[in-house]
Amino acid sequence: MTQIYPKIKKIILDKASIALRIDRSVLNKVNFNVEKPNEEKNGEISTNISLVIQKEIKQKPSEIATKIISELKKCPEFLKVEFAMPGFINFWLDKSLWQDYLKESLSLTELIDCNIGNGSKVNVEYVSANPTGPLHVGHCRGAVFGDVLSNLLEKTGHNVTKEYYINDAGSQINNLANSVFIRYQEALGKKFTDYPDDFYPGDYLLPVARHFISEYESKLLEMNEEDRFAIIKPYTVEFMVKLIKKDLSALSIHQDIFVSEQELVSKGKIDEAINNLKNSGLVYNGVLDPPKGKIPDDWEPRAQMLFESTKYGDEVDRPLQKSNKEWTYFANDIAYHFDKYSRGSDHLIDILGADHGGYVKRMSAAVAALSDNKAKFTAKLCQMVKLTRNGKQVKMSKRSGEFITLREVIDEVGSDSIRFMMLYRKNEAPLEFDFTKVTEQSKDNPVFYVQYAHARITSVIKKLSDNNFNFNLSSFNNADFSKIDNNYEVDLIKKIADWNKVIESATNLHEPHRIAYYLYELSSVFHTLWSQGKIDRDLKFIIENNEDLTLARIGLLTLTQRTIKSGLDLLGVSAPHEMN
RNA sequence: GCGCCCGUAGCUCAGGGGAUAGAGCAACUGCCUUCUAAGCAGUGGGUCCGAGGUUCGAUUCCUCGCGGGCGCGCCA
Repeated sequence: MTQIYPKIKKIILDKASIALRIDRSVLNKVNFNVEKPNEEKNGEISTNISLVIQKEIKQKPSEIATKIISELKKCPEFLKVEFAMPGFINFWLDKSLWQDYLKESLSLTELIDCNIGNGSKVNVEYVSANPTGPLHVGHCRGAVFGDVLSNLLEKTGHNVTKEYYINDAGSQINNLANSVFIRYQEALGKKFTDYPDDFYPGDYLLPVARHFISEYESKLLEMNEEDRFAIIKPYTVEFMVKLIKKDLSALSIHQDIFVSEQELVSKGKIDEAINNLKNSGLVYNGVLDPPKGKIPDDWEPRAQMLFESTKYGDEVDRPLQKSNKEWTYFANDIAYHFDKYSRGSDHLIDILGADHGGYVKRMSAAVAALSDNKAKFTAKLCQMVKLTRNGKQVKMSKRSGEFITLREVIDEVGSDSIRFMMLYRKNEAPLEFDFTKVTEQSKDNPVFYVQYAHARITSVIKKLSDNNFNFNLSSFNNADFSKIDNNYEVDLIKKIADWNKVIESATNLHEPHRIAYYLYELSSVFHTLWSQGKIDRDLKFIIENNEDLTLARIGLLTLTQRTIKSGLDLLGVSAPHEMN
């Protein structure tokens, strides 16, 4: 076992079991901590086991701690074990523990050792923007979040499918086709003084219109609407999906599956899913009450086909059919989620914008009903991105077509910066994205701070040959890590030892931002160590004529760099070898 | 009116029940003849929105307020 914290936890568990004469199952029941305290005076590692277990065994924490401590003092791993009020046990470790950890970690090919998923199948659906235009900047938060969460789950033993749902069946596609037809007519010389309300503005439909001109000349004008749309729709949707995939690709996002809503409809998947609900007796015809406190002007009671989502925790039952007997969007989405479940996923995760928050309970109910409570459903909501430039908000208006495309932002600030910034905030918090900050004052961008740490390490390694050191950096078996003993160096090892704990909590909580913050902190500890070399020459990494010491220090740097790299890989951010 | 999310330093935000609450930016002060100064060290700055409750212990969990964002039957 290379990981420090699990190792210490096991020792505490063993010794407490002996000292208190109780079964380990009792100790396993209480959830005690083994963690690094805030203050040095409280030790390098601390546990609250005696506080947490006091009720269970009905003894005073101080008595419990005293008993455990007397056992722990027999362990060679600890230099010192102390009691602290009201019941903490604080440890000081033998440095060799950290040194051994360094050595063992360097022999690993994979630093992340955290099999939470155990091969379970997880489906992560993200972006799923309507195929009616290019992605705009508002889409990118969910895109990056979903992508990194997927990477993380994959890394922790889940079998992940990254998925995009193409909403190509609703009325917005008719509007899209109609917009293309208007552009097509314009290209043929017709003037429009007024556009319909649901017209999609912007220039991105012009090449689509030109395609139809070159393919059909003016023949589309003579067709009836049905035939015309049958030609326009599929091509336009495909064109838009290609556009979207290209934008995603510029952000290094490549999803495994793109599922077409239209295809689900054509294959009769909607009826299939709804019949499934019907067979469970969860569908009925009824009239919903108006929303309390706010009655729409045109409210009138209507009988509709409803899904009894209240049986699964929703506030009201939800309509499956419109009054004209067409399926609602919700019905289609139920079918889509049923499809995802049928393809074998144990856990469905939807990454949604905060404006879809009202949708979560009903979908959760639907998944529970369709899978007979077998599938887990999680919705992660990303709050809005507030775009600013020089501190002033940049307004977007979809109506006028004045929105900032994702592509524009990528071109201006780069994929690495965007990805890091999108994760440098937890998903439930609104995010302010200031162009000025991430471009002109690039120094203030945390991504550079982390990348700089990575590049600096490469820089040291390059310098080795200037000093006639020729190390084999793929193996540190012969290195003597007892040389790594000053506090700045050991602090760096300790920080690296946190890596798997961070991975674990980020995975369990579905909070990838924890990785970004950790990388920043790790880089900070490294930069501090680096700077010590400027104050004290003996703390530089390369020490002339001292091969053993230099090799050990290069080992520490190598592990640091590998850790940073493994984190940046998860984030989909590049790990450069020099800054420019 | 109801539901979800948020409220922590001047600003932007971390802190999954632990000990004296942190970081970046902004302000001020030092550090490049030395492995990359996109860096480091330091100073100042807080009723963690408020009131109750659970607990040995609450910024964290629960309830109720206050303030802000989002959403609320045939849009997707």
